[in-house]
Amino acid sequence: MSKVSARTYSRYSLEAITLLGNLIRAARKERKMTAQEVADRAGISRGLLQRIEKGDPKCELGATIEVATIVGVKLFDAEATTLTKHIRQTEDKLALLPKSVRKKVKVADDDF
Amino acid sequence: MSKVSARTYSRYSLEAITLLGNLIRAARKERKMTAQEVADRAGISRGLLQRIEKGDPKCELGATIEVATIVGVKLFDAEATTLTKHIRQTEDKLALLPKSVRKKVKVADDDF
DNA sequence: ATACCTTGATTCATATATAGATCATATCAA
DNA sequence: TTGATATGATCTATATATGAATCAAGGTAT
Repeated sequence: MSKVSARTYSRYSLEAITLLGNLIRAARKERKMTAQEVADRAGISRGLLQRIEKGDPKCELGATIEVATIVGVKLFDAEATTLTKHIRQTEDKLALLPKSVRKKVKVADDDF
Repeated sequence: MSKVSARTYSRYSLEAITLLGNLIRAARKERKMTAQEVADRAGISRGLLQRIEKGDPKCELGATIEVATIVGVKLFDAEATTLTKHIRQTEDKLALLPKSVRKKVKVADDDF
């Protein structure tokens, strides 16, 4: 009695992750880097790199992004400095939005 | 006696993850969705969503992407169908690349 | 052809992320 | 203001991802 219900992912999510893995593997080979090399640089095991390139959703976000960065695949096509600006912008934007979302109180007839 | 050395991340990676988290939170609020709502839809706990939005690298890649998808933040600005095409393209590209990368055999004088 | 290297796949022990609950604080609607 | 609710933070038990080792198969260079 342990596993109850596995986590599910949308089609888009799975495809996006698969594509990311493929891009990583392609980029690694274009740069003629060994799987072991990249793994070492990223500070992860070769086995984990295999799963990342294979498109396994159950990997650390950080490890995946790190690997992508190492082989030159960027999520956000921007320099680190530009990224910082974007971060500030989104933070400013967040400051303007309401702090907490408030759901409508059910009145009489409801949704659907 | 257990923890030896924590995993490290490049500046770019950390910033990219932070930005992704911010974008997710901003998108969620713009759509006036509760943290609990999004968490339920993604099949994760509210606590995990908090960490994702906070930019914690130690989260499941799948959970993160799923949440991003739900609130409308796309890694790859493309439809699912387009994504499939991209996947095929990268697969074809991979088929052309050498199956395994071969490192130069050390000759006489070496690197550094 | 042959030896070496890279990769893919498995297995197991262990470190660790996650779910769930709880509490405090802040924020919104009335 | 006041009542209700969303959010942030923290803690524990448990499920699970990861590292490491190993084996087999395939690819590459000589």
